[in-house]
Amino acid sequence: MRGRNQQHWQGQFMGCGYRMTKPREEILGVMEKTMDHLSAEDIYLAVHKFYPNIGLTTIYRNLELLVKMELIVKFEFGQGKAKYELADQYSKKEHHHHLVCKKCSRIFDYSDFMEKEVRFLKDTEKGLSKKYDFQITKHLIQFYGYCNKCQKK
Amino acid sequence: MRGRNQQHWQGQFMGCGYRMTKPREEILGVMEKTMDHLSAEDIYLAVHKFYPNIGLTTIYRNLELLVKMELIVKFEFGQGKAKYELADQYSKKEHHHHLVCKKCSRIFDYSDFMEKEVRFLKDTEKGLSKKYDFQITKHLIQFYGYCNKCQKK
DNA sequence: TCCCTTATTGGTAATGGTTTTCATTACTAA
DNA sequence: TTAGTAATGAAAACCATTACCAATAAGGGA
Ligand SMILES: [Mn+2]
Ligand SMILES: [Mn+2]
Ligand SMILES: [Zn+2]
Ligand SMILES: [Zn+2]
Repeated sequence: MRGRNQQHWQGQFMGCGYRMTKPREEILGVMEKTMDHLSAEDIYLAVHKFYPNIGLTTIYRNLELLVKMELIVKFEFGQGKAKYELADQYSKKEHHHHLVCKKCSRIFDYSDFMEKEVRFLKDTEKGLSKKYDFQITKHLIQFYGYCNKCQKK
Repeated sequence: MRGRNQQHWQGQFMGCGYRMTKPREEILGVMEKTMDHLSAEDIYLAVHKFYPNIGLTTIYRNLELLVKMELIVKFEFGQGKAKYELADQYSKKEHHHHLVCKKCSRIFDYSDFMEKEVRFLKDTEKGLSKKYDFQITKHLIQFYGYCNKCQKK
């Protein structure tokens, strides 16, 4: 998958009646190159460097579209602005959850314990959707606290 | 605990060098009487009914304080506005997690599977804090999807 | 290749939840 | 009382996100 994404994106867009545009290409380019969790503004600034005409509105609009197409994922970490990263299947990272530092606001990915977490989540989701007749589409697990650098030891 | 909270709140405030004021009393009063997850504005409107001079600013300021004092808990459900509920130990509800309907935005509490979840969380937290040297203070588990009324069957 | 249709863009203004500012009021301890 | 400080409320500021709208450009057909 890696490296052949350009054509893949193209196909995804066309297949849904959308067009492959420069802004979209650049946004996905930025997201492919980073390991970080980027805000709309982060992405705007990064794209702006080699495509100075980009508008912030366009960033927001396309992030929304990309989320809908499930090419990227949106996260709210309670920091006032949303952050985005490439969906698991297009990312260098594996499926993971997050640690959030309440002091420096950094986000840490972890993939450990995933087998266990996934099993646990499956079970819980099954139990819940049955008992509450609730059709679950997504789960959210985050741990908040203080990172290595920010804790008073 | 139930019913004797008024004095308890008083004690909490005094003990921290704060004062027990009418707005604080009313805010806690509203939160004690509901089973819902209230936004700042919800609380403002409720308090406003029998204390019309209350200012929205005062609501926000006190919610922040109450969160710091751990009398209430703040949640972000990705709905643009924060919601609050009484902390477990002061609430009629037991420790619980949330189901969030993406259509009607309602929040559902569930306490089932808690023993299992709590055990799972303890384990995970222990593993994570060791491996990442991350001091965990709080976890967040939410399931998103469509409630009974909102799913297309 | 050139057109035509319409998806897409970018600038600007608006929105809406939350925070700041500041002058006024209410407690509390001496 | 009085001084010192906590707390309040109104209004303005903040700031991420959205709505609006005229201008542009992608891509299918001729
Ligand atoms: Mn991540
Ligand atoms: Mn709840
Ligand atoms: Zn940190
Ligand atoms: Zn619903």
